[in-house]
Amino acid sequence: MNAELFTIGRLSREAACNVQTIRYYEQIGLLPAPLRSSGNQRLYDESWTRRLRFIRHARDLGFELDNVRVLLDLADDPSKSCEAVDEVAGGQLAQVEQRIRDLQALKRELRRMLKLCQGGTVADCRIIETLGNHDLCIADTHARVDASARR
Amino acid sequence: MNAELFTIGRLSREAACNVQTIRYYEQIGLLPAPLRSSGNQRLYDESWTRRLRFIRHARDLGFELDNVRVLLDLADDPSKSCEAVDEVAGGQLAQVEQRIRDLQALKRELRRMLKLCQGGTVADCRIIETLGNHDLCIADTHARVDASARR
DNA sequence: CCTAATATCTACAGTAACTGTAGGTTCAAG
DNA sequence: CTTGAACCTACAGTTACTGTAGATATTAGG
Repeated sequence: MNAELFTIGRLSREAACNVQTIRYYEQIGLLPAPLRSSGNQRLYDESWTRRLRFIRHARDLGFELDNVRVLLDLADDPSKSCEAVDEVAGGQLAQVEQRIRDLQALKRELRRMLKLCQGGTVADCRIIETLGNHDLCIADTHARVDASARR
Repeated sequence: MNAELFTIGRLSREAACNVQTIRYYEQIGLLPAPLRSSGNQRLYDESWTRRLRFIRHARDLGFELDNVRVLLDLADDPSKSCEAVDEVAGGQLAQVEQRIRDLQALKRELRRMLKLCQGGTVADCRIIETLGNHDLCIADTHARVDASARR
């Protein structure tokens, strides 16, 4: 087995993940601690690149780190049933769909507010007025947006 | 002027904002420091309720605290032009729309991944495979989701 | 061999917008 | 006068990183 070793900078480029994030993942146990050189620098091989790409890709798809952890555990045991993977991914999809719904409600309300604005001064601004009085909103159109969708 | 005073619990109920959040808003200067009772408890009147409701409503619409601050400043000066309000709200709308687009790309990709899964073991799981290899994704369908949309 | 630039190391602080906790007052009711 | 709810301050914790400071390692050029 030809195990070429490289330092963190190259791993960073190859997995498109910045250096401190790699160290952070190691710290929280998402990446195992790698070998160290005589000068104490981390030494990685191909297998780290693969694992880190997996993590980044999952993150890009919106999976939380806890779910990434679950997915990694599953990926590490190929004999396991695929069902659990399906469940995590399905849950993620459901969350994404919910966030989209929430944001669409916000969009509608913001659009409506903006349309009401006729220029002039703040005194007659319907946007400010609407913000000050939720009753002026389309009923319950954005009653409860969960915090994670808000940002 | 009949200024009825009440403590933080009632303000909390009337503006649907929890108590520590109120104290937090005061700390960061979003709410002015109110009167105190002889026993050092915060005393509010109607005007605080209105201001806090305004804040909560804006937050519910996805405005960041910094933008809420801007909106509050504008609301406090009714003689100002409405344009600035429009701009903040318009920016917010644009952000929401971008987030929706990002999330829809994620949704498509997650759906596709889930459809590929045929059951069986992790060894042949296409979800795990796809996560491990971004090239298996629809090209650039979710290349760069900005961090704030990710969660 | 020496030096300068670049890369890496650890440890810790900061981000957004809160939420939770500990340990101590104050207040209203019975 | 006691009990329990509401309130007080101060600080730690949340998520997933990013940024900083100050020290050490490595590499390229002269």
